[in-house]
Amino acid sequence: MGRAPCCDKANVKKGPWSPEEDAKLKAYIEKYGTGGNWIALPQKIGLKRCGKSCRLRWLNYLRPNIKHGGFTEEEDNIICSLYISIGSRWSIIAAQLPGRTDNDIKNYWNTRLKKKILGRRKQPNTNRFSIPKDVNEEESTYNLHNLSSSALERLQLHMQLQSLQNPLSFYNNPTLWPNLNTNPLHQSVNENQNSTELMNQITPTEKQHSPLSNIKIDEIENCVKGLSSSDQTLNSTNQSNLLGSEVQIIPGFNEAELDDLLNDKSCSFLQTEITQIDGPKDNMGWWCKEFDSSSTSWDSVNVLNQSEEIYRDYVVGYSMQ
DNA sequence: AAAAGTCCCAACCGCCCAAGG
DNA sequence: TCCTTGGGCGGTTGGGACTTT
Repeated sequence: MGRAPCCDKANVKKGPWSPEEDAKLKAYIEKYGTGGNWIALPQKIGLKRCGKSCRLRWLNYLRPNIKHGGFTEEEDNIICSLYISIGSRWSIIAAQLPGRTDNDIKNYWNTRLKKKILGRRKQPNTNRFSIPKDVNEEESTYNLHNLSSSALERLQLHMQLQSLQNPLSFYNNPTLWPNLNTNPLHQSVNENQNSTELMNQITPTEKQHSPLSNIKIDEIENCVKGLSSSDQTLNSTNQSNLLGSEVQIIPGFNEAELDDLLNDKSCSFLQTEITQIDGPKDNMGWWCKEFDSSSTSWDSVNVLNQSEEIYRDYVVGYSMQ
């Protein structure tokens, strides 16, 4: 037996709101407030709507100072930065953009911004996100339902932006790469998108400003696993004897997301930072490996400062085949 | 001109969580 | 401690608007 519905579905109107309904809801809330009970509110007003529907209508459309459309470049940058850091936490992202709703940002990201930044690239055949034509439907469904595309998408986004902002950065400079002879980072950048095409999609402002520099990450640190403050980022970078100073660090990846990446056969190289949870800052290790398709376990990692209680804070480099 | 395809976004669905009894 | 309830959230969908063929 499932959970009881929040309202009588049979006697509730669905679909677009009429101007009359909008006016009723707006007038009531402006006069009396929500009363802390959305479920009871439609009955008080005489609206044949679900309480949740009223809440959504008010929050996303009727409440004062809502902005619709016309996202600025600065807002684009903030959305990108936060998406890279925390993924699809739309309510948190919306909290950083006054007048914007989580629904608006979610729609904007899914329909426009993602395409603008990532472009429309053909996924490689080896990518587990692609489904061969000859596999049966059951397996296709299984694959789709077991994917967490967020982590991969965030890495792709970060790499794309990084290569645009600094052509000499880690991702485009093989001399900065760790000693992995077959690392195909340069190939991945070139294959992913023609650089001229990409540059045409990005405005001059976007070329000048780092997408990671325009947001106070510490304001949302509670939402990001691990610490992402700038001093730790600096420490981490300085301590790397493998990668040099050009490395950009992507915070906030959790175990499951990193495991997803490790198990993704299109991800041929992955490097993460490992820190001891309760240990001092200087007790950090770097983990680096060339992905071997026969190895899908983290057990084979080379941990420089082994610790029983470790977790993986940052992805610092990756490449796609 | 019409059909087909694509884009866009408002709204819904269902899950999770916290509060309170 | 368990159960119920409402609020909040992210994912998904339906359908109108627009574009392409």
